[in-house]
Amino acid sequence: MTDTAPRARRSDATRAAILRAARERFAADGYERATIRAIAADAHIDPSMVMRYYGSKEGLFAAAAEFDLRLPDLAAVPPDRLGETLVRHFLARWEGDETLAALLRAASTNPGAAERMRLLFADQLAAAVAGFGTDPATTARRAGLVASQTLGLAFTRYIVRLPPVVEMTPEDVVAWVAPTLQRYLTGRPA
Amino acid sequence: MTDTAPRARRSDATRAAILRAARERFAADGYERATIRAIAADAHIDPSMVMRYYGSKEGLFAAAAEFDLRLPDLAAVPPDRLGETLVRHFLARWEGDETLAALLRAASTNPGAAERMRLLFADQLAAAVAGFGTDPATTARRAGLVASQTLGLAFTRYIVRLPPVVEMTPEDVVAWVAPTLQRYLTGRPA
DNA sequence: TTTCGATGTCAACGCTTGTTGGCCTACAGT
DNA sequence: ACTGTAGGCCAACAAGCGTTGACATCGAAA
Repeated sequence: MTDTAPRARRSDATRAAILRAARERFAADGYERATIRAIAADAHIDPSMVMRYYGSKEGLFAAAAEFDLRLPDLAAVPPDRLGETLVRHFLARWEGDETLAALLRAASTNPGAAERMRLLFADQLAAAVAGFGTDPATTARRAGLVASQTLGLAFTRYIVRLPPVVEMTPEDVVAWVAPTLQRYLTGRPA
Repeated sequence: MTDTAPRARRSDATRAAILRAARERFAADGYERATIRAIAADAHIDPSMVMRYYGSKEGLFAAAAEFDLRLPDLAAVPPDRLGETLVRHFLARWEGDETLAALLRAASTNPGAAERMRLLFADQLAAAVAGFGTDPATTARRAGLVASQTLGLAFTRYIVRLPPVVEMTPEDVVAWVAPTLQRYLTGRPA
C-alpha cells in the first residue's frame, strides 16, 4: 500500500481550521474580498501559516473549493422521479455545505473558480445525466439546462437572496422546479 | 419646464466615455477587479476625473449599473406566448447591453450590487408579471421563479460559460426555456 | 539531555488600490 | 484683451493586500 499521507501530522488541526475559515470567508465575501489575513484571524493563526500550508491564495482556494456533488445513481431512480430527486439532492447539498456557495460566488469574478465550476458540472453532472441512459447526443445539453436552472435557483436563493425565492419552503421549491428538471432530463429535444 | 440638465456641458463626452469603459470593465472583471485606473485608461483620461464626476467607485458603479429591463406589456401578449416572449426579450437584452452582465457579476460579491439586482427584479419583473392579471397572491413568487431560471441561464451562458449552454442557438434556448417560464407564469401554484 | 525538524510568530517588503489636492490649460463672457 | 471658471493632468497619500524570510518554541527521536 502506498501511503500518500501516512501518519497524522500535528498540524492537521490547524490545516483544517484554515480550510473551514477559508470556506466561510469565500462563501460570504467572494474570492477577492476574502483576505488571507481575515481567514487567518478566523482560524486564530498567523497569515504566514496559510502560505506555508497552501502556498498561495489561489492554492488555498483550490483546496477550499474541492467539492463532490455526490450525485445519486440516476439509473436507480424511477424515471418519472428524476427531477424531484435532483432538486431535493441539490437543495440538501447547497444548504448543508457552504463550499458550493463559495464556488458560486467566486466563479463570477475569478477565472480559476469559473473553470472549476465548469469542470464540476461538465464532469459530475453530465456523468450523472449520462448514467440513466439518455441519448448520448443530447446528454451534455440536458446537463447544461439542468445546471442553468439549478445554479439560477442557488444564485437567487443564496447569493442575491431575492425575497420571494428565499421565502419558498424546500417543498415549494421541489413542487415548482422538479417538473422543469424533469423536462430538461427526459423531455423531447428541441 | 424644469430643466434638470439644461445645456450640454463640454464634459459630457468624457462622462459618457467613462461610463462606457466602466460598464465594459465591470462586466468583464466584476466590481473589485475592475479598477478605477483601468477604467480611466480605457476612457483615455486621468483616474482623478472619475472621482470628480462620480464621487467614488461606488458612485461610478451606481451610475454604470443603471438599467431598464424594458419589459414589454405582457397584457398585450397572447397568454400562451408569455414564456416565449420573455425568453426572447431577455436574450436580446442580455446580448445587446453588457450592463446586465456587469450587474450580475458584481452582485455576487458587492452588497450594493446585490441590492440593485433585488430591486431590478422585484420592481420591474414583478410589475410586468402583475401586468397580465395573475392572482396577486402568487405574483411575487412567479416573478421569483422566472428570475431564477433567467439569471441561471445568464450565469451559465455569459458568466461561467458552460460549453453546452453557450453552444445553444437562441432558438434552442427559446425552445427549451420558454415552456419553463410559461409554467412559472401561468401554471398552477404549488 | 541533546538535537533537529516541524510548528508557529513577528516584522517587513513591494505593490496596488481608492482617493485627494495642487497646478496647468483652454475657452466663454465681458 | 482680460478674466474666471470648468476641464484635465500629475504626484502623492494612506491603507490594505499577498507574500517573504528571519527568528522563537515545542516535541519527539537519538
